[in-house]
This record gives sequence, structure tokens and C-alpha cells, in this order.
Amino acid sequence: MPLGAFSISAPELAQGLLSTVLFHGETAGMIVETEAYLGGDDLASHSARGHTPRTSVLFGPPGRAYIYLIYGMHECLNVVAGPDGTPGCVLIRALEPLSGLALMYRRRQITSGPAALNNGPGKLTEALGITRKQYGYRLDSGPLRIRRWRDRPVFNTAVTPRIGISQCIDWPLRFVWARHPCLSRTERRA
DNA sequence: CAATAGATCATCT
DNA sequence: GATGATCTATTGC
Repeated sequence: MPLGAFSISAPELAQGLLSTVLFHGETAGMIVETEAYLGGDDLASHSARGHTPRTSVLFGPPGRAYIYLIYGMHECLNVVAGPDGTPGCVLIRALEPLSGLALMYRRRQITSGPAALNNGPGKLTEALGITRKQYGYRLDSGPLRIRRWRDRPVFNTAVTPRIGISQCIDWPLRFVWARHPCLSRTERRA
């Protein structure tokens, strides 16, 4: 995707990234679950605490990787959204594994099915070998990149509150490919 | 199946 | 010194 395609609001980008493909090295997966984090009064966003060394990339141009360590052990990958100077971003929460499966299994140290390789923000960074070394990398080209599928697949998008936060817990900013088997959590049945 | 505990450390107060 | 956009294993019903 060209860098300009990331210069839309975080919720728009979060929805638009569904069904696009994330590549790193020989591994790749299709994005099936995202969350939008806003600027301003979104207290769940890291940018709500202001411009710090860790969050600096959030305040720069879009289409860059914002990667941070959580709970002392897991890396989380975000895509910077919106025009230069606005701190929105999109957390990548789950992928459907597409290539490099053997390497993903080796990194994740699991024996269960492929749906468990990438169904969580900490799992997919481990499977694809993404760490803070890639902090600030552009995502339109280079070793870490996001590309659109040739023809966007047909699917339904569901919107839910975000997961794992303690502020703004009811905001509808999580976007999922409805009923996809690789989601980090299954939706409540109607 | 649901709830809980523990791991583990960069970041910010 | 407390916290956290998580994951895994384990316990309990």
C-alpha cells in the first residue's frame, strides 16, 4: 500500500486493513482483526499521555510501525494512521497465516493447528519475528510491509469494544472479519 | 468452559 | 515503585 493510503483516520484504517496482507521476511499473514486507538480524549491510547520517547512515532507521518513491549514479554505491532502530527494508530490483533508456516511453528513452539499461530497481538509478532528493532519502519516498502490482496475478498465486518483495556472500554473500535477462525476471541452469539 | 495466577521489564510517576 | 492494548498453564465447576 502506498504511504498516502495510511493517512486516513484510525477507525477507517482499522477497517480498511482487514483482508490486507502483512509480510515480514519469508512469513506472511492476512489481517483479520484490528483495533483503532485515537488521539485526543481516548484515554486507552498511549498517545493520551503525551509525546514521549516511546510514543514519538505516533506523532509523525502515517504508514510507520509503532511497536512496544507489553507485560515485559510480548511485542505489539501498530500501524500509524492519520495525517502527520495526529497520533492515531491501529493495533494488529490477529492474522490468518499464509506463508512461512514451518518457521512460525518453530518460533511459537506450538503443535496445535495453524489458527493458533497468529490469533493474538503478542502471538503474531512472535510468529513473524517482529520486535522493537522494527520500530518506525515504513510499511509500504522494505522488509516489513502491508499489501492489498489482488481482489478484496468478500466478507462481513463486525465491530465490538476493544480488548484488554481499562479506559474507554465501551468504544466500538475493534474490527473483525466476522466468524473468521483465526480471531483472538470468538464473538458472542446472538 | 470460566476464572485465576504467574511470568517479566520498559516506561512513566 | 506501579502498571500494563498478553499469553500460558492450572484450577475449579
